[in-house]
Amino acid sequence: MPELPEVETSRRGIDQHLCGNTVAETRIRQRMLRWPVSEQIISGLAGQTITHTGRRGKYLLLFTGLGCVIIHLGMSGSVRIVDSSQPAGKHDHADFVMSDGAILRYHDPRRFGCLLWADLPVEQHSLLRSLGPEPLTDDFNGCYLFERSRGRKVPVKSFVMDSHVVVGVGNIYANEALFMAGIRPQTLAGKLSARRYSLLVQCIRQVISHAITVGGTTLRDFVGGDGKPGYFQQSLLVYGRAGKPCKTCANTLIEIRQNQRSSVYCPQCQD
DNA sequence: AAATCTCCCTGTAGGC
DNA sequence: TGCCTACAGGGAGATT
Repeated sequence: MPELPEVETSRRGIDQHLCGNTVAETRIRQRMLRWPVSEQIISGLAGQTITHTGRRGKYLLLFTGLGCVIIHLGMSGSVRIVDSSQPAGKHDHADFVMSDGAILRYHDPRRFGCLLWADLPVEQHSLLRSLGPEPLTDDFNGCYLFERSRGRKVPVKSFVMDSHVVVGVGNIYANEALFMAGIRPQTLAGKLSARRYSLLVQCIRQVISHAITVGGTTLRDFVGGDGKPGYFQQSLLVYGRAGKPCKTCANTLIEIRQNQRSSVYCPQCQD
């Protein structure tokens, strides 16, 4: 599934094909995604030139002089550059046909993603306005996370997965980072010390940085055509390993559910 | 304000 | 083999 590293790698992969290029036509085959595809994308994008691309959290951004296309990949979405010889398949919901013939193709089986138009500045769009810091920038640090957590009674896992606190930490990363930091996912956010938040921030940065490195590799295969598997899975320490031995202490990993989401942890290594 | 719940959707895995 | 059900998950929006 597209995590922040894959969104960033997608952006880098499509950027050179789009920048300075003009949209000739949009073809929307399925307009019911998470929200209906914006009318401005369906009928008002042709003729506009894409000046640059960007990313905020897991939102991919395509800028023109008049506004910005906001793309979210949900959990099954992808974008790739194709040419007109490649026929649209099932779940290829949208094509952005560029004036040089390149096509940005949006694919999303589960339709949890979106294609929206926003006025500038896009940071003021309701979807982006209240997002927390990027996990790899300096404003995401131990002090920040500690301060934000004071008085919070949610489990720390829910806390770090809240995009208003920090963006890009999905279920997989949250599980992995908490294991690396030796913190149980159900520990209340408000109860953890500044020291432990400092360690947690380091672990979140590390797991996401690593996934970016590996995610890039995945994406190259992905964009290249055959889609699959993703080397990041090979690095998983706890996620998807419930019932298996902890790689540190060999104790059996336990699975619990927190707000309809699975958490896996080691009762020996995490407290 | 903060916490909790619901829902959007389809491919896949597991049970029979 | 094939059918059926449960489940996975990002995250906004509604509800408590």
